[in-house]
Amino acid sequence: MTIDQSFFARSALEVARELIGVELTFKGVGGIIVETEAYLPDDPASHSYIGQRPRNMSMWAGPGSAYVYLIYGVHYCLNIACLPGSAVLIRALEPRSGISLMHRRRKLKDIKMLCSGPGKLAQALSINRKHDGMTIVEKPFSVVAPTAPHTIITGPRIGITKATHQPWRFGLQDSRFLSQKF
DNA sequence: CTATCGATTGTCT
DNA sequence: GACAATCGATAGA
Repeated sequence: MTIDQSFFARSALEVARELIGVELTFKGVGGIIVETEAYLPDDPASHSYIGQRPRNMSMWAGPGSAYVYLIYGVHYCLNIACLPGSAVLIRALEPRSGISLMHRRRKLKDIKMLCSGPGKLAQALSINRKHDGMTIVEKPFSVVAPTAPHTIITGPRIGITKATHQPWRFGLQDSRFLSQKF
């Protein structure tokens, strides 16, 4: 069923694990979350580590708030805020809804290339800085809990230079839509 | 399959 | 002026 705000009022570590298998859509376009990463308070790799700034204030904006930022001047990444100063980075989706629209936005044929990375899925769902601060638990977003059981795998986070040993990346076992192998 | 590299801009030193 | 929670193209094994 539909997930509510209280789901996100917990440690990002717990939320990141439980978001695997959840269906996320934006304006009817999206799919099943197959990869996440947790970023905690007092975590040197987290954008919250330096304290509140205009860019990262959504990490303190309340459970379920979207934190969207621009990376490498090129791509947007979507996070969901949990307890203050923490968030879960949505790293990959298995496309389910609005697939033809995603193909048009991504300009790629291969369905595996649509949402298999944080920058890719932001482009496929057309998410950018305008959506920073919006709550994920209301329209035009929707978040729906899994129905079938699944197995979750963990590993070190990707693309960071600090706290790289922490196993705070989560994935759906055997998914074809991960951004990289675990 | 892995390795390397350029793109492009907001934010911080 | 440096650098970043990335991607896609390309070269080589």
